[in-house]
Amino acid sequence: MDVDAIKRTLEGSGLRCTPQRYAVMAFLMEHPKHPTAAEIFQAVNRLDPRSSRATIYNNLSDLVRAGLVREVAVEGRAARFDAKGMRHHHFICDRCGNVEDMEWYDVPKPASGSLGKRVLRECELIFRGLCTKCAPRHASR
Amino acid sequence: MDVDAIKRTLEGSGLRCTPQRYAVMAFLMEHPKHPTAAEIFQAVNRLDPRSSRATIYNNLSDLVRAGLVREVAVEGRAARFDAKGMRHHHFICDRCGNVEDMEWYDVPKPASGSLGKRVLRECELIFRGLCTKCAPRHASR
DNA sequence: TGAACTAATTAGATTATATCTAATGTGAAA
DNA sequence: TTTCACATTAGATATAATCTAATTAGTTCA
Repeated sequence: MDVDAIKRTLEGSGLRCTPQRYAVMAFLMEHPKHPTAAEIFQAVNRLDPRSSRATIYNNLSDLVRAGLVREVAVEGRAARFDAKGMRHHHFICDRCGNVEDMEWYDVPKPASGSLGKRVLRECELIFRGLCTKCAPRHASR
Repeated sequence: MDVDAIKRTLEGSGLRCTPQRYAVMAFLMEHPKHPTAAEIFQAVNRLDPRSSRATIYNNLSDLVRAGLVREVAVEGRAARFDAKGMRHHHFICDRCGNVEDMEWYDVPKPASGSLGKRVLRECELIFRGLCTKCAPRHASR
């Protein structure tokens, strides 16, 4: 993924391509491992320019609002972030909280009767269990 | 739901029926509105006996561990709790964060090939959008 | 160009949420 | 009873995220 492509992606969503915002977006695209805000903060600050914590959070929320990034809430843990590429679902590990991508399935839509006056934006499928690292240790919990 | 039924439910899961634990479980069963820990804390303390914050969290995590209660993480907000009754999915409001129940649909299971060594425990479907209260105000955001 | 405006960034304070600690209380079983 | 594991407590602490007020950078357009 080259610099201009990221720049165009940001600007296509009405976001200025600042060095800090670029760094956040590029990191998310290059590391599809669903990092936390703290991990992104550390990672982008290993390079220049330095970003403050507030900037990381500001930019993440701009990117989420623009629909370029997804925020994944995990019970009892910091939120994870995920550049939206191909459609996919998530697997969340009960033990370590890590989030992994799962292939996409079409999801059953609720009957419009059961939606009432609600406005549906999206459906998301979450698989839960033990990830590859944690499964072998299952017994030792 | 009478006292003995809750008592039996707790003890059937290996949990002592203490007044505080009973109060948390009874509140969740009587108020299927997915309250936060803070809301549960306030509500059960309107009655006797008083519970400390730590007790609320301890009991919630005992109940979750026992499989009697579900914790629902919501991005940017406090977790919600939900006594597991009939199987159902959730609708989470983008605007106010409230969680509502949706009817149950069978969910597509991943092919075992795509699971690898992961151990699947459950699949959960989350619908997102605007709830009945927030939908009319959509434009005014 | 450069004045004026708007968006973005910053360090650090603050808030919100949840967990931990160490002391105390409680109930069941021997 | 005595004992022991479980449960509860107040308050301290930890963690995650947001806010504040000042500053900097980028854009617009006269």
